[in-house]
Amino acid sequence: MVTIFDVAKAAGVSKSTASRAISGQGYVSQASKAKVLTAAAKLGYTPSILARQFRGQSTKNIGFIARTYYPAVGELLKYCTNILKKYGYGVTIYFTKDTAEEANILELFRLHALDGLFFVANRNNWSYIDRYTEYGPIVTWRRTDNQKVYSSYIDHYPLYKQILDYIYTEYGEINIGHVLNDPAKNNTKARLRAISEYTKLHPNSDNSWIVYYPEQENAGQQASLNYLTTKQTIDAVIVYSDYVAAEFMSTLRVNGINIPEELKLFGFDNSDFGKFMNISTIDTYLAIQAKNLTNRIICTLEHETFKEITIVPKVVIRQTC
Amino acid sequence: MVTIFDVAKAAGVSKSTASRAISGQGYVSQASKAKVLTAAAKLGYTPSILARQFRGQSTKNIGFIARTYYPAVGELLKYCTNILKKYGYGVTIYFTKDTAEEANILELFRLHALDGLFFVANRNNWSYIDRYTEYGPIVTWRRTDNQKVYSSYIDHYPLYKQILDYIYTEYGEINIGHVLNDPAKNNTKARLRAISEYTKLHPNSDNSWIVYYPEQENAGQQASLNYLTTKQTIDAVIVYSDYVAAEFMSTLRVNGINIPEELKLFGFDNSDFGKFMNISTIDTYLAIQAKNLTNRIICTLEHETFKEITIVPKVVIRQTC
DNA sequence: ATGAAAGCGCTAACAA
DNA sequence: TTGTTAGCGCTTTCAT
Repeated sequence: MVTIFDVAKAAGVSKSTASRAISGQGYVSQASKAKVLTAAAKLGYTPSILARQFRGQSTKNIGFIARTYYPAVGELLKYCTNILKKYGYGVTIYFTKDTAEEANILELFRLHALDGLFFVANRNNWSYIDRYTEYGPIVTWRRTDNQKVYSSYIDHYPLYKQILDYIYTEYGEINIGHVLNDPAKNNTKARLRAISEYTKLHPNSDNSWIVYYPEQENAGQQASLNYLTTKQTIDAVIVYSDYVAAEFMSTLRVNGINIPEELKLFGFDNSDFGKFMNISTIDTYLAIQAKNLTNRIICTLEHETFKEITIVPKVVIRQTC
Repeated sequence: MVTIFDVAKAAGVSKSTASRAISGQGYVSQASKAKVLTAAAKLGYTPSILARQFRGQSTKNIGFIARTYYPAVGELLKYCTNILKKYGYGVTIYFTKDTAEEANILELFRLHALDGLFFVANRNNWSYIDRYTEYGPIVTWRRTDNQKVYSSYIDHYPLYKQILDYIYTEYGEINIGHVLNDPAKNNTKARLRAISEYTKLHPNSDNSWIVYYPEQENAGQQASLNYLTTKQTIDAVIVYSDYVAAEFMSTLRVNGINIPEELKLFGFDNSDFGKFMNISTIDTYLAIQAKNLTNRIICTLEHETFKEITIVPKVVIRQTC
């Protein structure tokens, strides 16, 4: 391997002058700089990143942490990666099986193997995670009110109310079923609040069919099986993501349920699944959320001032509702 | 930061003994080992990964390289990451805009910042890329016959013939349109061969509507626009991926085309899009492909013998054809 | 079985 | 403006 010492020798200067010429830090005369640069080019020198990382205690790598893969994770990753690339940061991805695995990643962070952390979803409590903010920026897609961890969250409460009100206006006090994510999540709690408010206002609407599927994989299928076997009469179902809604609808259709004739359906997040399958949904502008989150990391790291883009979600009415 | 020197001091031994005790390399007495380990635990010592990486000239990180994001990329990433995790390897993701960006990643590889390379798709020629195989294993999802780069490829020629024959058996010599990927790709070439063979055998079948969309994003929409404006009569369309087929079908349906009544449709790869939208397709067992590719990397790195799992693709007939 | 010492390649404090 | 030197934390010869 050709080192900076080789370059210095070839250019007839010292290691430090060569270093200064190459990194652009500190004083170097034009003459020396030129000598060093040509020598470097001639020898085909590239700085050892490993040495740089070790020396500088920073890797220019961001950890992207999710619990499992599902399509929205891929979308977030795409946006995040493409923004960070422009600033010379790499993205290392982790799927965490449990709190211990997540703790390992936090240790990597403490040891500077990662310069920032982008949580799609967490496993440990925020109070545990936020201790690590002293090592660099931590952001999360999940809603949290934690002061140290940045969350570009969208309040699901008014959004959910909007869906419910839309259904009421269009169809009256029909029975609405709900497919929700992890009940421990703040977004889920916000939705539950909206549901209970709505039920108070519209006592004739039965909103009691509520099922929870914290993992998106197969959630739609499981929910549909549940739906098909319940004795309750349900006229509409709201699902927490388009992906899950798509699988839900697909399974129901195979079982002969006509949508929207027999059952109205609402998704959430306006992904390709919603688009392609013509599912009514709410666009929460995932790309902008990812941008806010990623910019927050960059601004902290590069000491720039961060300004958040305000997101105004939009109801998208399509064929299913 | 607590270093190995601190541990050594606390344990009353030398740095090297401490290192041996912790890494498990070389001779250490039970007594010393115990002393070191308790000291390490008491001090909350964790080895500096950055120093280890620098010293060992290896990061235990694999580069995962794609051109753009589309759902199958996410799936591959999921499988790849989860396997590598078990062996203690991380995965860093890159989306390459052009050959220069890809070349940068290859440089990272040369400098040992990456221990292996998983190409979903490449930008430079394989003859350029394969020079880097001396730095570690390189595998690719794309079909290549390059000797140095491992490709767990599936021959699309017999698969495509299978689809064409199925259509012929079911519907006779109808006109078939083709939505293909990059014409420069080997998979596309294999498909074109199958098409020309088929046309020779079935001269009444018009197979001349062939369109190419190298990027999956929006490909389905563009193809549908093309389809809607062509003067040719097309009875069936085969699309190179379920994702693109899904968007294609979605757009056509919005424009009042009935599928399968007016148009038969065939996808490829059996993804969730195909499943949820009931599109006939071929299952190429992406998970197993990813497994072969990933295992190949691991086996090279860990000096184990690699055995490939043979994949037998399966036609999946659904609603659209 | 253990310790001393060298060195991976780079950067930065300090001296000149 | 440049060179000297130290040191980041670890592993690994080479002696002992």
